[in-house]
Amino acid sequence: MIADRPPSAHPRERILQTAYGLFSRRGIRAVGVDEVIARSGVAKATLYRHFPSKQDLVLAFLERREQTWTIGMVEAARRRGDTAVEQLLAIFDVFDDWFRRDDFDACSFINVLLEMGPDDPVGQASIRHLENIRGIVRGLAKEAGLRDPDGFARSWHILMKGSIISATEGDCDAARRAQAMAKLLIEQHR
Amino acid sequence: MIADRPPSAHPRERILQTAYGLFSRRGIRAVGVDEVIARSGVAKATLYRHFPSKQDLVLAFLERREQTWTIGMVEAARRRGDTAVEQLLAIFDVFDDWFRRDDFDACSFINVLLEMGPDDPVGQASIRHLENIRGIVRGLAKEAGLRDPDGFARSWHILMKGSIISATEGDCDAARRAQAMAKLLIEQHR
DNA sequence: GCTGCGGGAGACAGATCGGTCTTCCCCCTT
DNA sequence: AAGGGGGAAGACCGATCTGTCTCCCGCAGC
Repeated sequence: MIADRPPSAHPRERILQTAYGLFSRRGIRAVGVDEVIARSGVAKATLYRHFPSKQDLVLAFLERREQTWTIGMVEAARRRGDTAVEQLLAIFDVFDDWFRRDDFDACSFINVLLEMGPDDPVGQASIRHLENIRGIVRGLAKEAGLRDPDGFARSWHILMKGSIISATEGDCDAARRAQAMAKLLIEQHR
Repeated sequence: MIADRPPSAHPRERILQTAYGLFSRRGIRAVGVDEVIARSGVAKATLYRHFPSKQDLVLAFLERREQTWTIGMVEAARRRGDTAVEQLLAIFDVFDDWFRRDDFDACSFINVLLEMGPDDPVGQASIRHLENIRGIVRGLAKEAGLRDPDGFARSWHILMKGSIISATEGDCDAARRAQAMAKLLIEQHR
């Protein structure tokens, strides 16, 4: 209620922002509910009023991650290219900047999927969020008139995910390597 | 001691085999020391005599994973190809079989790295084990006379890791997609 | 002014965590 | 036969986990 209050004043929003920072950097199991409570300055009962269980909080975190990280990345790539092909390749330019940031925190969807497993409800949600990313790539592939847009998107996604893991290992040039292979893949699908 | 006793009779070996099965399937944090003890039929003091801390047990698990999984995969690939290029491409044939197994358990080095983070001692050990895999690829690239073997191995590794994540998501054809891109990469490095 | 409710603070519960310690027993060596 | 060490069983410790509960305050609507 009352839209003139800054969103961060709402306890639910403070909780979600705190959880975002903690979960995206340290994972799910390594962050306890108590820490989220302490750092968001909220009562425990308040957190459990808005999120009935930690799992619900994690699902809300993944939703927000899609709203900010996924959408943000795609919009940044769209701004950097005029054609669909340029926009596709610009994804790895965005990745290149991202991999060099000191607060690089990898891909939460991959992290959560591997941490919780594909059978866990949270892992299944991560799979859906990864599918959404692939859907965006597929849309750009169609826009570019490439053949087999679904297969193209799946191969493209392999490059995205592999480069993220390599960046986590410390290879800051992973985005450029992936982009070079991405160009070959585009040629193959023309 | 006494080499005529089956290795599984040794408590240390039983612990390590049990830990291997649990850690590789469910990760590190999700598996407690108590469960390793219960399923290996060993006393708690015995585990802590052989492995001073859980971290030491995890490091031993990663070592064994390299001895069995990494070496096993490379040897299987070597058997499937006559030339170095064929052996490189055969890696993804081995992956293809692996991705279709019902007990597919992804790559423990990636899992542990993402779960514990690159700063954790266990995460750093995972990075070293991943470097060893890349070293093997680099060796085959040199044997094949490809240019820039190190850059080739890093790009190749992106395909390997990306396809493993895709397989975890459920894409059983990830290995074939990666292999198709791998062929393009080889052409680029001839 | 009164009431109701959202929220803050924190005690509490029950389970589990990694890790230590004691007790007993069995088997090997001398 | 005596001794010693490794191993099994499990109590125990302090910390931490998710989740529930109580108590109190401050504010908004009637």
